Amino acid sequence: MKHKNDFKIDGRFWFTNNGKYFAGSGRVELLKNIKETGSISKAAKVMGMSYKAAWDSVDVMNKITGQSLVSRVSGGKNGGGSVLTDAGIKFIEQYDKYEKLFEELLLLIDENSDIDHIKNNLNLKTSADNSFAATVKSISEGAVYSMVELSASSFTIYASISKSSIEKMQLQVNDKVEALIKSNDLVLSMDTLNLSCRNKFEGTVSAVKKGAVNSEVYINIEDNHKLCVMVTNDSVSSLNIDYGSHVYAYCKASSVLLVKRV
Amino acid sequence: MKHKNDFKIDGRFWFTNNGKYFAGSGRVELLKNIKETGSISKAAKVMGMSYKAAWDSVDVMNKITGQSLVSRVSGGKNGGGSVLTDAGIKFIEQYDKYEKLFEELLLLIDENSDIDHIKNNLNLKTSADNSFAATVKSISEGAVYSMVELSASSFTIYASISKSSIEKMQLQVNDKVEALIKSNDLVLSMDTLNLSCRNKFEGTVSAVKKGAVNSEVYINIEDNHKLCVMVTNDSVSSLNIDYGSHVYAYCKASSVLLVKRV
DNA sequence: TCTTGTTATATTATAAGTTATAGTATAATA
DNA sequence: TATTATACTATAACTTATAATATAACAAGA
Repeated sequence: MKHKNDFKIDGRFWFTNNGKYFAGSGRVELLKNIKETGSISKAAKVMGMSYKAAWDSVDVMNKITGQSLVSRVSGGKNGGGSVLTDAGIKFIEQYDKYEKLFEELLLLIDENSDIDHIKNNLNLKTSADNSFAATVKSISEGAVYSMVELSASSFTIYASISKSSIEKMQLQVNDKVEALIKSNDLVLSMDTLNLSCRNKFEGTVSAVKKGAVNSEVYINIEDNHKLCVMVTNDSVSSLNIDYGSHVYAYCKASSVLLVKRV
Repeated sequence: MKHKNDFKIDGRFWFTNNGKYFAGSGRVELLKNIKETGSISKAAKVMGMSYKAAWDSVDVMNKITGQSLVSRVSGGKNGGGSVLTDAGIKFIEQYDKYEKLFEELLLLIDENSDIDHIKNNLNLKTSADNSFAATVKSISEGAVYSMVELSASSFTIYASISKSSIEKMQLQVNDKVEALIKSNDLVLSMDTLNLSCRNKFEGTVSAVKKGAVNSEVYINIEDNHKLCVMVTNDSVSSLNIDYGSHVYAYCKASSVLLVKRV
């Protein structure tokens, strides 16, 4: 029996200043707590940190940068206290922004490890279950439709696009595009067939998610790409599709939709 | 004078297996050294690591995954030794790929710190002949597919989207999306029919562009919207489609693709 | 002037983790 | 059967990181 490995990628990030560690998630959390409580000692207690560790962190951050992030007062009304400076508040906001982006990118890596694809999907999400970052290799013009040949890492993908769309997109050779394929526009087969479909993908099944009528079949294809194919449950059983099965996925050129960022 | 802060972003990544730490840069370096030296102890020495730490790492990795990455032999020709299995070699290759990608991502984050700027200047062109700016009105979840009800000016458009796509898009009610429909996913009729298609548009033909086999039929529908439908020339003549004809265009919910800007 | 609660600093104590060391097990080989 | 160089295991010694403790400085307020 094959062992099912549920590998995922995880990561952390932090800011450095002249190569030296400045602040990561822990110190930012501390800063947030100082902002809330108005005191280093209280902030430390809230997050189960020793006072010394907290004080040292604040001191390092204040010293590393010219303008300090935390303004500290000892003695006075309630014995003193600490508040964030404007720079400190700004830093937290900046960190949060970066954190969100970082998490988004980690998710994208898991999904499809292609830097162009990740760039394309950074602030764009589509309902297409499959998408490839691709480059236009050639455009063969027809009367109404044009055949666009795309290169996506090691694959060649064909897209049949109406001429008016090509004009509207101002599509040209070497353009970078995202090729979208809906999961139910793909057809599965266990053998290599002589179909009229222009697009063919080869791979092994990595998962089958069964629904009431249909099943989503996930396929690992070349270059760490995944493919999601929607198949009826009948087909799953009749074709005997299971984890590890070697399969072919076909798709008409007219089912491929292109998106280009200008 | 403003202090010049040379802030940069740095980070690490690693693989987890069922949420538990599996391997990061250190363990991969160890694997590479084992591959080179053919021994755990030599590999540890090369990188200034204690033997126990090295052995423990290897042991954990071997135990976490079913198929071990390192094959160890004690006793024998030269007292024994360790070699990477095929899975181990493959893992290293995979890690290297991800490492390169991760570094690119960190650069991307550094460059794109001003995400809002990019978002606002984002212009998108698609090969879909028809697109509608729409708002999500409701999402009816099914086992595999969900039906998304969209409101585009005075139209209601239905899109059938796989549940996984909805999760990926984090699609929610009131989200602003673009609904794309390819011209050859639309079907024309002169009469109002009882089709299983969820989407129906009504309008008058404003132009017919004839090709060798197919024709593009342009239709003026409500709210100054245009629709482009791809029809065979045979249909054009048999249905007697011409400028001014009053027609209906149908389209399955599963043919509608959604794009969301984040 | 004494109280207060905090910042600030140094010192000590403790815990956690790592390394060094020593020793056992192993199987091919001379 | 002794040799060999490694894998493997256990434990003591050490190092590092963290926590706890003690104590001074501080400035407003009673």
